[in-house]
Amino acid sequence: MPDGELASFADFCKRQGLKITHQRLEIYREVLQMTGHPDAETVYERVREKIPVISLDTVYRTLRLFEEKGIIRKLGMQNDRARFDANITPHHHFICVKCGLIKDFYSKELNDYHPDNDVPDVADIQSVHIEIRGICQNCKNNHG
Amino acid sequence: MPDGELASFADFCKRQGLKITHQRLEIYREVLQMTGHPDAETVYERVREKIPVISLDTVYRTLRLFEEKGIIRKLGMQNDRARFDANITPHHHFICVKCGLIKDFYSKELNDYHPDNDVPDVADIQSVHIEIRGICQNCKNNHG
DNA sequence: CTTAATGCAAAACATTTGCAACAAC
DNA sequence: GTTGTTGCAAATGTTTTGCATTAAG
Repeated sequence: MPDGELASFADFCKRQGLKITHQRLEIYREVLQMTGHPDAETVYERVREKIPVISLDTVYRTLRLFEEKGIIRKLGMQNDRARFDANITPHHHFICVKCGLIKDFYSKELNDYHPDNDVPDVADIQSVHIEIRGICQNCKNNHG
Repeated sequence: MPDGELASFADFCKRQGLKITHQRLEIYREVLQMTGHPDAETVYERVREKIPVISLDTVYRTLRLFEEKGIIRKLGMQNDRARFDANITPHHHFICVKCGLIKDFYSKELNDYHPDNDVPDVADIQSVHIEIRGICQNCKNNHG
């Protein structure tokens, strides 16, 4: 479902060998509709208006499934634990999705970037932080 | 302690009215030393080699304290819950630190950014994601 | 009918908190 | 001595899992 159309959700499920359940349809419909980047609990509350007997863990399971299949995205850190950094100078992070390495980097180019033109509703900017995900040299060399 | 020197840690504590305990000293020393962006558990294991009787919740409490005082930084999402996004086209986020609003934005300028020059150890890039933190217009208008 | 998905309750996990004992000042 | 900090254990909050029941194909 690369284009996010609800109509092709059924086709997508068939292609992936997934059953099209009432719960999955409503969960996907809600996440599509909610532009506010909801958490699982919020999705649960909204879907419950349509399917009162749905359980919270079905919402969790379904969101995880959708994320694995690439039709929705999970924001923030992938792992559950918080990580800390004693480097408090402005810098950015490269994260290797294979080994979990986090590497600091700096960028003259990005320091000159002024987001004001791109973000209309912003009043004051406190920080601009880039997160690059990919594969590090080490992982690429070791296993393809 | 803006410059991250261990020597001035004592001064910093005095200025902030914090007691300089054995635990705080060792926790700060470890986080300074570990460039790999450790989680609380990892810091705990390392500090335990110096102070075997230290408890995990002291590590949590101390890291939280350090973060509040601005001498270390917590990576990733500030809130505990995962959030989901059905918009899977490449885009970036502005996050209001007051009301928690997350707003998508796009940038022609950023799409042209090639991080290769800045990040030496990267082999393949999967995504470049910017997270801007600040105050939104609405929050600024409503309460100073 | 067969297989996968759901709901329930319980578990697992990271993180926080109340409180008495303790250490820093 | 006074006050803030620690360690312990228990609580919290989010997310996951085992299993019997149910619904989809």
